[in-house]
Amino acid sequence: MNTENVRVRFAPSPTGYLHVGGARTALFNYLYAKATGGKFLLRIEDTDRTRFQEDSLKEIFESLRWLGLEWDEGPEKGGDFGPYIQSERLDKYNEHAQMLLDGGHAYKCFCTSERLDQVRKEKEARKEQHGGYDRKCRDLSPVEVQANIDAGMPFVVRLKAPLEGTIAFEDMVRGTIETPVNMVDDTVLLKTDGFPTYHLASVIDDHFMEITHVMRGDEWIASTPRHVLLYKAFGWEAPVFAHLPVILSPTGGKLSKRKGAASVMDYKKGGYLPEALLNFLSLLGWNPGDDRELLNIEEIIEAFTAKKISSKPSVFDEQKLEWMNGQYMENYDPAKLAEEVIPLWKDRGLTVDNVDYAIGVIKLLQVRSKKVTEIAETGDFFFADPIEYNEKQAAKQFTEAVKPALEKLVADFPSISWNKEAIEACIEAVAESLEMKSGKIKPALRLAVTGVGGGPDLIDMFIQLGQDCTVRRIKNASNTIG
RNA sequence: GUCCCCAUCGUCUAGCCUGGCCUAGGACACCGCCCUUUCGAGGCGGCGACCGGGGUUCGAAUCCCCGUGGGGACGCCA
Repeated sequence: MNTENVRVRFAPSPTGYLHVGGARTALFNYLYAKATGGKFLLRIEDTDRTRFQEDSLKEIFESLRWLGLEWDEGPEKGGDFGPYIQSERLDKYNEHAQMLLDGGHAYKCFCTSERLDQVRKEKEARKEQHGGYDRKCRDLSPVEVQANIDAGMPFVVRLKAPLEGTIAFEDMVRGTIETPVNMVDDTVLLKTDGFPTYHLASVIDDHFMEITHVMRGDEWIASTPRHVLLYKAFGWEAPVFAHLPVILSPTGGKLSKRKGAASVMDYKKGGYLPEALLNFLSLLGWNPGDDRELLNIEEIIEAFTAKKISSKPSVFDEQKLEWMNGQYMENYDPAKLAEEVIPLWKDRGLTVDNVDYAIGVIKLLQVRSKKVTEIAETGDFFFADPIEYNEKQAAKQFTEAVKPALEKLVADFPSISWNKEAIEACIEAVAESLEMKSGKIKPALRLAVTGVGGGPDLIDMFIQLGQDCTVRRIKNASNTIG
């Protein structure tokens, strides 16, 4: 697809969990890197000390790895372009802010946040065109600046944005985007605390980390002109931009915690498989160019091109995810499933001491379960005899007419060999001897063995439960009749 | 409010760039039938969309303009 050395990055800020929107952004970056033979980097944008959350990093790493999105360079991984954590790169930002100052592309601003709030409020009250800084300090004389500094006034460094003209950039998914420059205000680049803002830090890092393509959420479109200005001021070549459409909640608006489970780990807990979530996410705003929907990661990488990325936002359809998960469940490695399911069974108070037996159960249930949690919720009777029977079902199935059949099976089952053909034959023989249809007694057997209505194939369950257990349960059920 | 982005079934989308092959294709969900001892799966079928208005053209879902609707940005947050 691309012969140049593609380098892309996912750059979350450690302010909380990784939500599915972020995961989708990470995924597209990952896919682009893999499809072009490039590198996928992870960079932590922790320049806001007030929003920093200690556990966040761990959660982000865990989420990405669970999905299989391992980074080529980044924290815990290393690489030649580190450090990959912005709080460890402060010198670089300061140095470059100074360069901007020296070159006349930036200036020191001494306005307090109180004054800024005031200005904002006044503008709002006057319903002025748009917000933004009023540029009060833009033209302070060197003498005034020095005086303020000597007076110990804290300052920020602001971008000296041009006053007229337009700024245009090419977006890989949308084409040319042009903005009148009066919409770009004199953004803060360096905060009073000496930390850079996103705008400064990301531009510097993307340059020095030799990022070739910036794929990020489209909430950044409006800020991109600033970034273009910064690249120009530094005399650097800007990377190619690709702004990904947002993911919306089914109720409208941006997907968030308030509107259903939005974190990747919530989906794990909810019983979803990483492969399914990944597949589903890949189809939100992208398609392989044909009718395929079930694609594994290799197939997605193989088919991935930026050209097929859509520019319109999409709604996160949980029902479709569920269906897709069910598709993956069907053929999933039961041993892997067991690792997830056994703890869940234990949580329900079940005794699960035989892994092979548990795997046998999972094989029976996985084809009819949409989520991992569903296996856990519907398999109780494989580990404990039913204590009671579904009332409605019992009234219908446990009749005087079937009692003799159950008794006869209790008598005959112990002596047959325990395989599908023999069991089936035995049931048929009993039915015939009593001049009944086997279709009449099978539902009763199902109820006897499970205590509930649905479930896997009857005989498969018998074999899984074992001869003794099956006979015992039928006998117990038979005793409740009459 | 200003600027930017977006607009095909309820939802994800194909088609749009390079107008005619589109009486608009697929998938989820929903409904019906078949299969089945049950549930699920599966098979078959049904319902269901080009936001509106103008243009351009022999011809527009596809190109242009204007509306309308939705989203985003306007922070010493990212």
